[in-house]
Amino acid sequence: MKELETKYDHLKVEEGKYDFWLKKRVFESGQSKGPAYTIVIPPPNVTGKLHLGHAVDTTLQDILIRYKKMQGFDTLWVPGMDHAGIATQAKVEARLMAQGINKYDLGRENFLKQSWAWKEEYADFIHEQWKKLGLSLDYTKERFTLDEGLNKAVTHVFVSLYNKGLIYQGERIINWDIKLKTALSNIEVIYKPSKSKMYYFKYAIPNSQEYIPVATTRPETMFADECVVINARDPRYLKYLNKMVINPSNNELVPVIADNYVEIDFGTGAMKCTPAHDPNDYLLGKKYNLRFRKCLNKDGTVNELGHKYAGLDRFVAREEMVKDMLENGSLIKIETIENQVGYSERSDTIVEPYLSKQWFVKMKPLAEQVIKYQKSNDKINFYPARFEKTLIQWMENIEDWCISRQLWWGHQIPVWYRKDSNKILVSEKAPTDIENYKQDEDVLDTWFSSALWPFSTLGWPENSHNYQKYYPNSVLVTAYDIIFFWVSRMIFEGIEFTHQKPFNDVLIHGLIRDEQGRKMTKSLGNGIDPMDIIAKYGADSLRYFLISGVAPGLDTRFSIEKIEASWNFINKIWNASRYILMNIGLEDYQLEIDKLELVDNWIINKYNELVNKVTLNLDKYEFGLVCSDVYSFIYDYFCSWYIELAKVNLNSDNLQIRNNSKAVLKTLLIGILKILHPIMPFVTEEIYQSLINSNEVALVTTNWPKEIKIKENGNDFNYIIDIITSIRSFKSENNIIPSKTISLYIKSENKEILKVLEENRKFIGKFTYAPEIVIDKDINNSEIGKTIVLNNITLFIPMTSYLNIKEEIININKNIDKINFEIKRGEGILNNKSFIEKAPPEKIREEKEKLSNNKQKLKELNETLAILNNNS
RNA sequence: GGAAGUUUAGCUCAGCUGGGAGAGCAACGCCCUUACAAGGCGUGGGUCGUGGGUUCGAGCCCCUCAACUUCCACCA
Repeated sequence: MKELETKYDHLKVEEGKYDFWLKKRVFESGQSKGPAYTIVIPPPNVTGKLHLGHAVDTTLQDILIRYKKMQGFDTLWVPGMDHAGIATQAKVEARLMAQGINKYDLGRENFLKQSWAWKEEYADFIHEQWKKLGLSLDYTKERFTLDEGLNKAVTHVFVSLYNKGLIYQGERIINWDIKLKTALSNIEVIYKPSKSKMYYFKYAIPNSQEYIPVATTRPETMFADECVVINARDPRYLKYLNKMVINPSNNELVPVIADNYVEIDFGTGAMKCTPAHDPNDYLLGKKYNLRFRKCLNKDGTVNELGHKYAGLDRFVAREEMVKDMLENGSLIKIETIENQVGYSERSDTIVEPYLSKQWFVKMKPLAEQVIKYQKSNDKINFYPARFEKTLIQWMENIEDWCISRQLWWGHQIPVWYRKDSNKILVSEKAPTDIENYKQDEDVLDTWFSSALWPFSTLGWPENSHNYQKYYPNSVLVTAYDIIFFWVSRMIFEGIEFTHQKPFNDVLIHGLIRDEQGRKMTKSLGNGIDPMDIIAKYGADSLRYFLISGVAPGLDTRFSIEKIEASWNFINKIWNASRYILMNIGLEDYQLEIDKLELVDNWIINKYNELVNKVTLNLDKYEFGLVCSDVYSFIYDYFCSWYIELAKVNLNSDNLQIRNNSKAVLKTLLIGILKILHPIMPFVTEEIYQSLINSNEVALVTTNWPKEIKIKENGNDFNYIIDIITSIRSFKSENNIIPSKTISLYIKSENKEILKVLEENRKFIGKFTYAPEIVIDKDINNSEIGKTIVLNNITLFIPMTSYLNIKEEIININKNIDKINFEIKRGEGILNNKSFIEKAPPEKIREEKEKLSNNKQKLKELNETLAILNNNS
């Protein structure tokens, strides 16, 4: 027989468990005849290790998968990782740079080899971490966003969208990363509040002292100015309309035009227009047919338009030209302002709005489909529901999606340009006469492939078995910060290409913040490695911590105390199990429903309530509620009460009673282990295997617990608990040590209750240290003692020596006041016609019962008071 | 500028469709009771951000204001 160690040792418990599950192949799909239940993991980037955010996200998914598997579903949890184009390329470049290698010297092919090597390396880290977390992933179905199958899906989608006119190539202002030399989508730009300088320049009227003042934060773009724009209703500048002014940076003459876009009250009321370097100016350029001249190179240096500043970095050039213009008098002033400056998410350099030829997805038609779909009965359900609004708002305000990236690491765009003409070929297959073509060198935005993740991982666009069986996904689990980037894109691609929603539900969770409530970021260095927590407290503690006390969609604050509390809770379960194993061993006891005692029915009833609540709340994704229900059942009812009470029965002379207790303890423990298994898989597995003395059966392959049918609900046992609790309080409050023996008289006017008391006398005696209990004896009126009035029961402890009669009279009077107040309240409510008419009958019945209890209590208290008064 | 969230015990947070406020940690008192002292038993502590409203009844629903947080969009 396998015994449990005296203390919970998470290292020993978790050692080898995952390998056991893998060996048993319990995570592989297709083993159940039940309906499919599918989750695809949000693929982590292969740029680094998993953080606590991944830990919450995957824990939630693992709970769902294990729970559904125990319920008989054919579960599939698809693992995978994201190639994370820009992020990975930036890391690989940096690593090469550290070795003194330039990627251009290396060449595209060799660079990709390096990138794949990087991917393998980081995939190993991530696999190791998934293992430590205990995730029930089906590795036979693992995918990568850059694998061959996904490439097929990606090219298929690109070509289809192109043929439908939803992908186009265009020259537009995009966010340009001068360091990585690639376009970025809007969401790859991080805006940070900064102190910037606002420069005011004179755009002079030729042969005059007059000028139009114009402000800019980016003077280096002035070399490409095409005009000055004013508002036609602005009296200050109207006289200059259609005249020419001198651009002070290069002395070019530019026209003054008018457009309502310019606000009279803002700034100087006049703005310079640089169509190739600013998105709003670009629109004006289109509107007025301006030239789109660029004055910056792709690396952020000034080009030949900058004349003497050509070749200087944009910011160096800025300093220089400002200095020069200060000297020649065209600089009016410099103000320091607070504004938002866009930085590249990956290279952390200031993003340059830049005119460039890129590929775009036309978003309007796709977004409208999503909005329409969410108005249908078949809509995707968001948990919590409010996040649907975030999606819809994003869809309503969406702009075209720039999908081309000037990178090597990614899906190369399936477009071929004919060398001898300007014809292009957009095709899933390379042209046969490839020597006459050159493929577009750019790759697609990473999100272009991750947007297909829910179905591409299942074999789409082939109509494969997996796709048929496991699509759509049951639920998508992710944090709220990724709804825009990812969730919305999966939805419109899913609807467009699979003609159905990609997942039935979307479960949104919050972020893990540090102990001070700050976001965990690299720059703050306040990140916590989940692996460190697992080493110290175990994966089970971490997992329990991550979901307990958390409301859906809200952030969690990291707390080492709470992780310790989680560990303590597991230790409690461990010890309870150890006790049960010690007393029952491996003997098999059948639960004989007909022969159970009240106490057994009482705990089974509580257990049944637990099973029902937990099942309901898991289906509602209310993991926080699951934790609190499980915790209070195990801690309060099962450990503090039932196990302690069972100690009496386990020592009983009566074989039946002993067997009842053993059977209930063992049955409920197994039930508890099953309920807890999805949350804390390792320790429950360990205890379960000890309990059945076999390491052959994995707990996750057993059935989810159901209610145990019992003959009565055992609620009358609450009288016993009330009595014990009140005696304990009495002793504690009166500085009587708990083990001090007392005499105890109990009376009640209810015959049924008296019967219950009689039958459970052994428990009362043991826990109140009352060797002799007198039930329903007329209490001698002259006797002095402590009277405790409970619902339907009055306790009396004859204890002259311990009792200060005067104080006791004061106490009882206080009590009487309280009860009178309660009676008044109850009568008030019950005399309220509206209440009687409108309140649910259940509530009315409750209030009536309370009132009659209170009246009875008052009567008892008054009698007690009379006796004390007679003796004082 | 637009949107969302948060405000409950000393701290960190639960509180599901409105029916007399809960947990963990901390504090205090007692207890080495043979599963557990990383424990047990017990106690104290909240006018649920403000001001109104709806209702027989509001922490929960509606409105006002305040503070904090986040997201989106940003004007030269």
